[in-house]
Amino acid sequence: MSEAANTRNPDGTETRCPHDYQINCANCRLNGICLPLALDVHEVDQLDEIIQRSRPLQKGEHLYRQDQPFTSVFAVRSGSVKAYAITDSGQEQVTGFYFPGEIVGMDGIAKNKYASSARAMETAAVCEIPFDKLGELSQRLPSLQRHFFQLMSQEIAEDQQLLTLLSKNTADQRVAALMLSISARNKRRKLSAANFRLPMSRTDIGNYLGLTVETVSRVLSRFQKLGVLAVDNKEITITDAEQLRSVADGAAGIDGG
Amino acid sequence: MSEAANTRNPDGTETRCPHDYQINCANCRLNGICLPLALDVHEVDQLDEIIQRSRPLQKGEHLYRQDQPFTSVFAVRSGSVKAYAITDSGQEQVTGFYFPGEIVGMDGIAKNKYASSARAMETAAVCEIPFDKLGELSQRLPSLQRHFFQLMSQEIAEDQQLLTLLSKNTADQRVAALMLSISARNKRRKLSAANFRLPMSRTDIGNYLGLTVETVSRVLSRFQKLGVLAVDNKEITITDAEQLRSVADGAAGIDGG
DNA sequence: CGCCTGGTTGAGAATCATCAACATCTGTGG
DNA sequence: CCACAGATGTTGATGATTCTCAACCAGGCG
Repeated sequence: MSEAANTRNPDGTETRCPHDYQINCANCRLNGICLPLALDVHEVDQLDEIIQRSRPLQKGEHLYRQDQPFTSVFAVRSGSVKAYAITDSGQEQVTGFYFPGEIVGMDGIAKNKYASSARAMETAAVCEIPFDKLGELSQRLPSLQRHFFQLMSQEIAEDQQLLTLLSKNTADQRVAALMLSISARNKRRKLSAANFRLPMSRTDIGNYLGLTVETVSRVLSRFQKLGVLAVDNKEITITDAEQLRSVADGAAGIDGG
Repeated sequence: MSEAANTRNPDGTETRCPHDYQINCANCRLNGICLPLALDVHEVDQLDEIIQRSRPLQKGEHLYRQDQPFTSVFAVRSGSVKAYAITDSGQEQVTGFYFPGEIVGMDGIAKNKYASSARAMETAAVCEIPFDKLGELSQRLPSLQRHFFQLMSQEIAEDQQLLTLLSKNTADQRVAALMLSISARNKRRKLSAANFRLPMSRTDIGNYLGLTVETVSRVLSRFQKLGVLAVDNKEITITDAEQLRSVADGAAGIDGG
């Protein structure tokens, strides 16, 4: 099972190499996700000019750290990123997982310093977008301004969905919802919705979902036993998407008893 | 205890009557919260012109409803507002409480329809800010654009703090944190940080914090027994702010021996 | 006055966390 | 290629926190 590496590219979703420094917004395969195509060619070029593409980040490297001065937001180009905050009482809280085409760092705008840290969960390439320049450009490109308002609003709406998940749902529902979320985001990038590799550890999943590692592990085992998922380490195959959805929606009939 | 209505104005924070239609941003006592004073007089006037001030809303009236076309964000001028979403499975999730000076409705921008509903928890006055006009104005006023980016970022950061609360904290910590949050927001409006009236029901508190009504009630009773709070119905007095903070931060020593 | 909504309190049950042991994977160095 | 160590993941037994169900109390309104 663990050799099914052929159906997707573990490093990203690009036809061109995602580590190519010369890639630009116009030819980036992710631009339908990252910028929902409201810009014309000339405008995209202007955006392109302010974006900085650095060398790929190694697993564990930081994009930015909590409390550092806010300068940029980042678009994930390949690989994956986790955002996490250390609370006053010193505990870590994973606040999000970010995949290619998604934007991370928007929580830093308010206070002009990052409210969380972001680090690569695997080798990753990112586009750094200096926010002051983005602001200036948005002054001239109404659709870009609108787009960024939308991106931020989307993050708000998603966080509020997550709130509901944590506030109302059982461990089974939370894990099911995360699997479906990752599946949907994979699909959006034209990858398999049924089969993917989790870039994060069980610990991170538990932290994100407000569960312990043990509970995450148990839930995944149970899902496997019930034929909803096939779990091989970090390799996940959704074997019964409909039932997975019904679990996530709270159809209680998955007590295995 | 319940007659201590003299120290604050239950309807809002205005020196002028908050229901006055003629109030404007320049003379609004909340403008330090709502717009962190980055605009000059002339610019405030321009903002003022696009803002619609309607009659006050009665308790229970809606500002907007989930799935309606998105048109405006709303600044609370007096009273208080709750935002809530109905999930696919039909359950209600309270996503936020909004007090004078705060902005609600920003979750609607992404999909061009409101992701939640908002209703007045008591008689309330709001400023309706049509978003298309706000966008246009932001094109011309860089500091306004920046301000709105900041407001949205703040909402993201706050939601993520709430995520941590729901994901990691006990019932005691959650309730303590909410009391402290309301206290701080009261203080920001130059009202008592120690004494306030909760505009929302226990049910709403529980819903928001991911707890049952019974648990909220028990926690408040326990806090009262421990001398941290005085609870008289919806009237709350913080009698030991320091201990309340230490509970919220997870100092476990509040087991009542 | 009685009904209805909202709030409090109690007893038992369920979910998930904790603690502990063990298994597996990864990478390193021989 | 194998052996080993540390990190990561799984499984089991037990217990605590919170939910559920139920009774009861208080206040507002017809």
